Amino acid sequence: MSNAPAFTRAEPDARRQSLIEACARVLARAGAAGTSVRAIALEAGVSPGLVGHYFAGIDALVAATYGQVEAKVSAALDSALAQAGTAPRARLDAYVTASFAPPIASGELLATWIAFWSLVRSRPDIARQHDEQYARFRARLEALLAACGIAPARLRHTAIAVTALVDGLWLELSLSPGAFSAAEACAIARAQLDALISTSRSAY
Amino acid sequence: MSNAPAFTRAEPDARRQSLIEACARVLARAGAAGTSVRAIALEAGVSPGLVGHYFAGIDALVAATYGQVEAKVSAALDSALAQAGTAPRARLDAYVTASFAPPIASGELLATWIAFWSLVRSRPDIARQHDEQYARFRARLEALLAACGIAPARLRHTAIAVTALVDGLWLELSLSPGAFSAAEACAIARAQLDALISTSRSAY
DNA sequence: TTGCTTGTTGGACGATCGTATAACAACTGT
DNA sequence: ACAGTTGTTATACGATCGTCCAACAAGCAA
Repeated sequence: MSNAPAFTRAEPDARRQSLIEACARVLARAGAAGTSVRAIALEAGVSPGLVGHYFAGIDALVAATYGQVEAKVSAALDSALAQAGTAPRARLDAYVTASFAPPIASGELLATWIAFWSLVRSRPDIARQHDEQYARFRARLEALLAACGIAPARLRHTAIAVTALVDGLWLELSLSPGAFSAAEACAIARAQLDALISTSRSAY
Repeated sequence: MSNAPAFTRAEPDARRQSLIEACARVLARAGAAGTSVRAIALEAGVSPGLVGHYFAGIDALVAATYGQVEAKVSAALDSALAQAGTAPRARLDAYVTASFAPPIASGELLATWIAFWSLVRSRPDIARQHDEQYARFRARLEALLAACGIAPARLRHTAIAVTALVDGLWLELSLSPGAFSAAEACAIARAQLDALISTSRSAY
């Protein structure tokens, strides 16, 4: 039997990354209540004390985990947009479709979002992180909508509406998978986009 | 100084209710992480052991608290509908307006929702409670939409869309109060309703 | 009054929490 | 080869967690 290396030194960034991924797995498996320093360290195959060596506390680790989830979601959306070509409406549809497909629509991500949300109201720094990430998402969506001919005066409200719609559908889809399917969510969101775009064109 | 009665016996329903309200206050003040049996008992002015006497555990108490929040929201919506008269579109507007006004749009409710959501994935009984409450909301909305002339074939998808939109706006409004105002959320939702209704009329 | 039921208390119990810390192992530069 | 730096371990500590339980107080029936 080969001796398991009880002590392996990893590159700081890699170790940090592995802790974040372990945190995401524990959150997905045990929920926010079952996510502790010890559980994360066990999942990462690491001593409990090491978590405190890389993160100020469990909250900071959760925030970092959320930040990486957001980065992965952002990358998945960018990839979908890159494959969608240049037609504005096709790009918008690709954005919506990707929002309800893996890896974004994975129910395992829900626990990470919820754990992060539970910190927003009591931690100003985490509230700021949320504001920034929300602003980034909305700015990207505004660009897509502008290309589709949404009037500048309506851009802000339309982007808020579409973001809320997608978030609400994604949340309900994750909480009650039986209520409607991902394909339905996608169709609903596209229908809403149709209505928004045609309204904007006729009104202005 | 009057002596505080160290031992007061309350009617079971009233005591149960006071524990639920104390739970809601603690959730609003300290978040899900700071909500413990002891904190709730202290808030209710009661001994810690009494919580176990009325609820199987902290999860059951959170679920009961969520159930009461949902009942209050439902009552607020019914009240708004009752004041809106009989015009279908006015009733729909009243529904949306009430969704972004106190007591529904109170940021203090967010912690209760999040604490409840964090239990949905791991507790089948709580998942069922969520499914039922979501179905009730959607059924009510379907009735309002049907009165506005939404085609039956589109009723289900439209109700899902409006619910998701309102939920998404409400969530973002609670998490990032600076991103947009309640009045904006209301205007956005109404504009979406306009688009949905006109689309439905023209398409069928 | 007397006895019985039950809401209520207050503390004990073991488990687990986050954090701090001393000892140790691996790498780096000399 | 050797010393210094630092990632890593293992454990200990106090605090807090959820739950349990024997004792007590209040209301009700007889």
